[in-house]
Amino acid sequence: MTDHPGLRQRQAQRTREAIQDAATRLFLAAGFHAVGVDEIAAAAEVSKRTLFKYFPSKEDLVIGAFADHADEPARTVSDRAAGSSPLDALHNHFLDGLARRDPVTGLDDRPPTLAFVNMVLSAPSLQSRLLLYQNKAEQTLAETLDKTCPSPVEGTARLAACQIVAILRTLAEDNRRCLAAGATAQERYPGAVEAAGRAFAVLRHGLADHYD
Amino acid sequence: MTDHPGLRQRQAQRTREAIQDAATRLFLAAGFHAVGVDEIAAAAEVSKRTLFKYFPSKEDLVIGAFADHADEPARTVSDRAAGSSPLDALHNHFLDGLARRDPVTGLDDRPPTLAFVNMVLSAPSLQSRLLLYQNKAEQTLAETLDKTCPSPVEGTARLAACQIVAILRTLAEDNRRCLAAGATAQERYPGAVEAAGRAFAVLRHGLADHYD
DNA sequence: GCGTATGGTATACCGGGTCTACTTTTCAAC
DNA sequence: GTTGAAAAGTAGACCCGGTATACCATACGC
Repeated sequence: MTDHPGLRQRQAQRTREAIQDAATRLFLAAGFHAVGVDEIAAAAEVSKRTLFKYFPSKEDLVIGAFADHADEPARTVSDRAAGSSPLDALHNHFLDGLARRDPVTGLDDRPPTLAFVNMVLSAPSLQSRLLLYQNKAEQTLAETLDKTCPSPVEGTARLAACQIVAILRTLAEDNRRCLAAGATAQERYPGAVEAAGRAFAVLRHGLADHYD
Repeated sequence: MTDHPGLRQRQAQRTREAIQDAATRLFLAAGFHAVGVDEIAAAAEVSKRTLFKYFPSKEDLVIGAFADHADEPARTVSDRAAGSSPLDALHNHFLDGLARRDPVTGLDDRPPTLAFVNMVLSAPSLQSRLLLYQNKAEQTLAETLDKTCPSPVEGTARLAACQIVAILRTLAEDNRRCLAAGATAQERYPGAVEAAGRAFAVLRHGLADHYD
């Protein structure tokens, strides 16, 4: 067995990318709702049937990019440096993301990204699909937490995971809200770092100081 | 002006209920996917158009029951007894729900409820819609928290709300998992109370003891 | 080289959801 | 009362996302 990416699979990958690219381009130009799958298939020069072989639904043409990040929190925990705690690792990873203006932190203000985010927010079917992926992120994180820091009490990892994922999502949402209100990523950056610090402090030490 | 629920609105309400009832009955009998909207409309003796006037999508025929509970956490906080904290109120409300075997706590093991839950879990489109409603619950809770316990720091309420809603959802999921594994509500009840206690303790005092 | 699995096409079809145009009925104002 | 606008409802065509059938072509293992 030589190298495995045979000609066949490379061609398949190319068509997949062609479909994805055509879809993204058309969606950004005219909006999710306004573009039909027939149109996308035609632009990518494939049949509708082929399109659905690669992307099981129209929504997946958009969400695919996000789906790749579904296991990011879990990987962050399992790949953490020896001696650092899961919460440290997640906190640092988020701060890194902010510095890199990673789109998952909500702090990417490049016009294409803003347009993409705007498109997702405009279509409820896309939003709900996105939440489904975050649910998956929660499950993989729970498994990883349970593996690396097993607890005698059943369900501890799930409780932690749902809180962590919810916090990450809310932090990103807050940043996007600021950018949508006209701020630049540059302007928001210090506030975003501070908000992340507060959020992880709450995760560590609880809400008792605020709502008890 | 006498009583204002005029004849017209009462009739509208009746047809709405007729549609809802027919849908629930058919879905439970044959499964969400296997029943078409035409079938439901025929069973309720209305036209398809009328059906969609009351329920914007097929999913809404199922989710409607859940949607009514979307603002329950927010109401629990705003209606709490004087002198009790938001977290106390939410904790007690959840314990009440467990004692009453309220379906939102996941501890209702009556066969119709189990069948209903099973149906939702079997259809991804229903699950994602459900998550969308929990997102709404999060927002209304955040607003209420901000009103009753205003914080000087922007975003505190949203951070708290997302954690609280996530915890409530996870507690209910854990209970449903136990019932699905064959336990009765009776058997699960003590464990459910204990799990809720642990979860609210984590909400109050943080994850530092577990993952830091 | 050759059978086969795989990637692809054309086309018809199903089901959810919308649109148009029309009928009936409540309710309020004159 | 009568009348007229608003609302509830119907029928049927229509659009679009997604699937099933049947078939073609070609890379790949032997």
